[in-house]
Amino acid sequence: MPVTIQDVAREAGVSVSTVSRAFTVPEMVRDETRHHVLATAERLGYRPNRAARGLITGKTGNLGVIVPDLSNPFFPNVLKGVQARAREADYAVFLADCDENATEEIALVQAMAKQVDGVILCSSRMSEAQLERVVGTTSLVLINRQVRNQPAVLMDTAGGMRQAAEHLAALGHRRVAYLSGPRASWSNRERRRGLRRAARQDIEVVELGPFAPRFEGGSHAADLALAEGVTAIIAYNDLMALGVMSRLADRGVSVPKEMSVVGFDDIPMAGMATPPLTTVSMQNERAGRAAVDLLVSLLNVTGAEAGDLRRGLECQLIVRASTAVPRDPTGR
Amino acid sequence: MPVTIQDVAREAGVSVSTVSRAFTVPEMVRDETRHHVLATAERLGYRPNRAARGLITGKTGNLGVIVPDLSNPFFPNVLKGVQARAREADYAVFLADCDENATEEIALVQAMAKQVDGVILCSSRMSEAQLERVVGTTSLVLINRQVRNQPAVLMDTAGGMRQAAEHLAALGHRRVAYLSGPRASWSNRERRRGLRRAARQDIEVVELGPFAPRFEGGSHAADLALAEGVTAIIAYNDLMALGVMSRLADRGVSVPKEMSVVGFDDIPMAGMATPPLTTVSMQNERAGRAAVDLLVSLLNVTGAEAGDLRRGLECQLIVRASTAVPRDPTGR
DNA sequence: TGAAACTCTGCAATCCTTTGCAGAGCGCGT
DNA sequence: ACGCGCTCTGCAAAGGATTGCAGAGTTTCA
Repeated sequence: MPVTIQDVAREAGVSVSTVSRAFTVPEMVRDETRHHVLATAERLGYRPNRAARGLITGKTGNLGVIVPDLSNPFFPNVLKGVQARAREADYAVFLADCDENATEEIALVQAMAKQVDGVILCSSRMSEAQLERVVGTTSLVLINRQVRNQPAVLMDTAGGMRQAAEHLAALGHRRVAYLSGPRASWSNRERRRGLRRAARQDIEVVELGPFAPRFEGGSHAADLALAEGVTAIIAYNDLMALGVMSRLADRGVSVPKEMSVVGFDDIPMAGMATPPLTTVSMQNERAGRAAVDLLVSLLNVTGAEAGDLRRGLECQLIVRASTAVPRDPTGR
Repeated sequence: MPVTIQDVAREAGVSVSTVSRAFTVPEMVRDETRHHVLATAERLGYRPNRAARGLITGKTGNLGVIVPDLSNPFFPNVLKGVQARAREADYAVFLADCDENATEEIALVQAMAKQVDGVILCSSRMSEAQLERVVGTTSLVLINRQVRNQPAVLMDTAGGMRQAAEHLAALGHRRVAYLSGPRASWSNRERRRGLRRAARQDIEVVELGPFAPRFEGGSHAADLALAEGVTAIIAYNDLMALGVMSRLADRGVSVPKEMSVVGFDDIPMAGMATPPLTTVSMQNERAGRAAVDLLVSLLNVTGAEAGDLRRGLECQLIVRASTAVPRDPTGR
């Protein structure tokens, strides 16, 4: 029932080759004929079958994106960027959620491989070795993961942490707690690294955790941080920061008067919390777009000269109301 | 470079037909041969090319899902359900975000049509007429949208509203505000309907709005509700409810002592607010799974007898700490 | 022993496009 | 009038898989 190139050819009174060329190499067919063909196609509602085209060109016009967990508020926004940019570049996108599971992730890459021109891996859960192995299955672009000279878009989370540390230092904080996220996570390592480096000079960092990178993890961590006598807390992510604030409120500790709190991610909720949370914003949607750009340019390159394989994205501290000058800079 | 069915055939010393059958109609090839073929395929890392298969079978093994806005926390969860169930049924899923734009949505359906066996439309932004028109382009399943006898999975939001109303009535509230969402939205109409019906007996509902279905819309609405002298507020969704609570806190109105607040959606943030928000939970992930089930069964049906084209999903009131007995049941 | 009845495998057509190659038609110079 | 060079179009193969049909081989039974 769907209309094929043959239908158009017959209706327009030309051969299929001509119809095909009218679409793919317009300058090769006479203006008059081309207009006629295109008009007929339009009238019949013809749209080339991408699968059939892919069979012969070797390009599918699709790309895949794999995320660890859709219900993590971090990912939908990068997905949105991927989606938007892909559509602009006339690619369709396959989505898969690997449920935080590396094995599943590998399976998904392999399942997708034949149907896509390339895959974007968001915060891959694979080990270094596993990643090395799937490289070559298809073109790969990583987001927030660094391995060998794989193409990647990396958020400068270390820089974000530096901004957070400088902000607290400028306010007069001297002893702050870092609430660590999952040990194995690349993001967590980067954040710790950025913080430690920035802190060296004038801030003492006491590191706690790891905690679950969720609201409950934050509630849990809050008490520990309180016992450490710090004046400020930097959480691995906003969810934890929110948990911290909630627990502090329960214990009657006022934020930011008695304790400053900084999050990371700038999830939509951050600005709506009481008090609105100071946090580091990461341009997720931009990251998604950048990944697509990178992938597409990779696909259009002849092979040899690859150009720049890395894209960096700045993070930005958003100062809201959860941070302030400490009452007693040395802790209570 | 990718390994094709021919490679397997050559390597296994059989014809391509046999290899094909070993995969698609195993009982048709002798056990011994089949094992040999399958083993060879495994060894070579062969995976059938779905596009090529689709060309001849007419089935692609893909389905599409279109959402209005990925950054709306409602959708990622249904997406997660779609994704998970699709994978179980061995379908890959195309994702698209139409940016709240009906025209774009239509274009996306058409662009997908050739590449998928069916499309799931989440809370479609199309008008009735537009929807009628795209029906037939491909198999369609709607989520939270009702039109003619199109297959759909519908959340019983009206029922959820009833629960909320009963809850407030039981606490002793007699006059409550409903903060309306977008007028054109099917969900909003359903929620109003459910509330009005449930309220008839013992609650007076004053309807305000429409407001933007976001945090800011809630802040805006809070003052108006306060002026109406109600003892409880039901918001179109959680985002608004959170905005209401934030604004009430600013104005020194204590929740739930002086004002009860009920949300809708049960977004992750709801339970983390202060106080934790009483809200209606909608099984988004289940909805996603149900939509896939419906679509798949639709595809496997011969054509004539279609069976049950509707799936209903119950909503459930989650009572947390933002609702309580009113100080003065008649308002202040 | 021979024929019938199966079971299994291979041939070749088919799905929808793209594309190399060759041919048709035309204009132009000689 | 002829041939050359263009431009444009058509033929047919190719791409990876499925499937109807027919043939090869084996078993069963008379």
